[in-house]
Amino acid sequence: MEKVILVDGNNLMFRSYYATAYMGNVMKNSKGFPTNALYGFANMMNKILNEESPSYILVAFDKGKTFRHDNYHEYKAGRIETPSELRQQFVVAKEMLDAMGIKWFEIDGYEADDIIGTFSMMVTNDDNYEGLIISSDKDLLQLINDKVKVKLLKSKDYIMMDKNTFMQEYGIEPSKMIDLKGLQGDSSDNIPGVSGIGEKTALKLLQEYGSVENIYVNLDKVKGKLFEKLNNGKDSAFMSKQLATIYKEVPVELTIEDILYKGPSEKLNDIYKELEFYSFIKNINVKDNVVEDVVVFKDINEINIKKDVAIFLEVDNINYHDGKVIGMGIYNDEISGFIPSDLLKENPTFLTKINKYTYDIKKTIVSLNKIGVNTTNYDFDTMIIGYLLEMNTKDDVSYMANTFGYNTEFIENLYKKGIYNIDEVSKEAVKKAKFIYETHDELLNRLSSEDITLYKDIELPLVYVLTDMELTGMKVDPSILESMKEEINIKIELLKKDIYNMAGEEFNINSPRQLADILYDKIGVPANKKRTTDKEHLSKYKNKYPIVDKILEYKMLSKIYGTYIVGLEDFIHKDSKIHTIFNQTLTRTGRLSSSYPNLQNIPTRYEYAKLIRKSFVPENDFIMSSDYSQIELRLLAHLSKAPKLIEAFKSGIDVHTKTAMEVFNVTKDQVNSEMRHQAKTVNFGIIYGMSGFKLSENLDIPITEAQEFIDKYFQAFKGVKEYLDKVVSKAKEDGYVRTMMGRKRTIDELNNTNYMIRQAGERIALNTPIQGASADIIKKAMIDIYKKMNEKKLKSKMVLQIHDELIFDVKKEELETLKELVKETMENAYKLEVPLEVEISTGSNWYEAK
DNA sequence: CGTGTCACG
DNA sequence: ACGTACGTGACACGT
Repeated sequence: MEKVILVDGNNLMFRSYYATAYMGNVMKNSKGFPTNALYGFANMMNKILNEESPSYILVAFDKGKTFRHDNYHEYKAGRIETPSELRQQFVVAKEMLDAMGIKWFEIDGYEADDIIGTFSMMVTNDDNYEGLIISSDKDLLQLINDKVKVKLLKSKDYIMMDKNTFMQEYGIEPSKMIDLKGLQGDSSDNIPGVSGIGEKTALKLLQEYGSVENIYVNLDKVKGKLFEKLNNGKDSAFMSKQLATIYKEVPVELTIEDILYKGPSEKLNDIYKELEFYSFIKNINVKDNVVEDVVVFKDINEINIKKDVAIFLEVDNINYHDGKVIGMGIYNDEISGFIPSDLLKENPTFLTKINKYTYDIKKTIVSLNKIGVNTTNYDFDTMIIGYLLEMNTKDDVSYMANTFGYNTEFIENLYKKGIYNIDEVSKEAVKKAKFIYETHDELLNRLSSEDITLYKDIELPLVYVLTDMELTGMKVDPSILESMKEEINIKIELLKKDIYNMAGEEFNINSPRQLADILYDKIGVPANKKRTTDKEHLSKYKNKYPIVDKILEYKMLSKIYGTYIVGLEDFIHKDSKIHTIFNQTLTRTGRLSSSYPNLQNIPTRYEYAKLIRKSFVPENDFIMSSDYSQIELRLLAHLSKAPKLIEAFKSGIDVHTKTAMEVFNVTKDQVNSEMRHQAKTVNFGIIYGMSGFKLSENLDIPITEAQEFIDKYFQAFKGVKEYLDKVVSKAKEDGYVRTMMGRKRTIDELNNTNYMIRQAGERIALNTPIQGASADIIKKAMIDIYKKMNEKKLKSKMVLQIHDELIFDVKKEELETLKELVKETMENAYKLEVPLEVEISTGSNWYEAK
């Protein structure tokens, strides 16, 4: 018998769409066309073809309102409209099926179910065929018989349902599924059934009486409540059964022979390419991304590179400060080779002489430096350009390479716990170099059509600044961490004992679940709606419940212990330094981020935790910290041109005090610390697009009062609201925002159907030009400072950037020079309508330098 | 591997 | 009725 596959196309597309449409964010190709449903759909179709090797296959779709709507207007009522992002994908799904050589069918007035029902009858009535239906919709189970099975899709796998398994599970014949639906109803299709009857009762009735009709013939045998329910729901039961019945005589004018599986045509490749489904292309044709004839160099004299070359350095760890260099893939139109690590150590000349393209210049220079190899002459960084073009540039090149059709292995698959296959690694390395080489022109073109100055003037020069900072690192005195560790250990043990005593039992304080149970159920501390156990909520019950005080202290200490003592110790290298990685291509605003470890969130707000900073000591003589004062508010003044705000910054008055004067209608002398604090919160809130609700929560005042503050702020600083509104409306028009220096951020959220997500999009739109401009400015300052320090041949080093702050490790005799140089350079990094001000402080360690 | 929490600007 | 301020990274828990 030949196998006939009947696929519920609507069902597959909806499943795929909703499975991946998190928070309304949908996977798209680079042209912005949504592809998430198609990806899942294509994946599933390929799987079916592989697993079932069908002779005949049909994909059925819904079309138009069905006869069921005519009979019952409420049919499928309450369903939300198909999102346009899904509707668009249906069109392509059908083109894809054509290219796959799979017949699809739809007919006005019928659902996919009815088409499947019709074909399953053809299968049933012809001894030459057996049928398999594919869907996650249980309705289709009614079509099961001796010759037709259903592959019922679950979230991850599936259940194969044939007549036997169905009867085992339900205890009735598959054809009685419609009677079950008649009684039980189906909320997803808005089929009412009999009110008050669920699956259990319905099955019991059907096992006894066989069908809806027969139940009502024997209704007098049913007693009590159940009788009443059935009696009241009689009409509904019959109608529901009818609605649930799949129609098996759709005028399809097709025969089984018309749905013969023909196999894919060339066009399928084009469709996959358009959708950027490169992993599927691999299944059809792997020719375009294999590398052949990789030369593995054995002798330094074999390496003879004469022109621009793409290189990719294989390091076995994302944290390259801690990784092992395996070797380097090189590629241009003359050479395709791999240089093992040992040969690199002999310093082949091209590393300093030939122009090189790579993905992540910083990683390459740092990693080679660690094995004693000096390398220069880079002018192209695929990672940085990808970032500026808003592509998927994570720390691993493979994310970006794969979107270009170069299917390279991800680092975690290539190196498993330090184990790797050198043949595989060398091939992958060359493939990555090939990707870098072959996309060079295209990426440069794309960047030029956008704006290349950000790349040339900021990001690329910054690479070398950050490289130097990472290599320099920050010196740490482990004995200071060690003594804190001992002290905290003792304190934590005592606190634990106290907490267990007060709770009357031992439990895991670090587990939010367990902590909530103890606090809210056992002790009786008032919980909030979500029963969170965070500091913010618990602080309200300080001094009221002694256990809360202890827990807050415990939380603080265990954070310091885990993240800032044990956590940092793991990253101290043999040179007694911590070398972080500055991620230059991660944030959506243009800021840097720091990892392994994160040195941008070392404690500073609370005195005890701040002591951690004492362990960061200079390699030279002093730690110097220089930070921009209120750079984001100054940028707001500059961008909005609000006269009062500009005036405030020009006059040099403290901006929070000025805000308090305006909002509270008082003179400078009347502003007290509480008023200043409230004004400060308002100031930051404005930059983030804060609502009256959140402000009221933050300041613990009524919403109306909070809203008044905001209104008064906008009245006082005329121009700010107008500016922010303009940014948002422009962003809605364009779909993106830009910073002063041209950095672009597309904001998909602005067009989301979900109100909350749209609102979030608006806040992103108004915040990004400010946060992003601030990031651009400090980057510019870093480049200028680095250049001047080199010109002056200073021995002091820039070691850290924390968004609006730079940290230096300073030689005593250079202190005054550097102070002046840094202040001057930062303040003049970019010309604004208001002055930029920088504050500098120094000390014998990081703690003292503040 | 996602969630809660907390550290920073 | 809902949820509510932008941008990050690390650790611990629990499924």
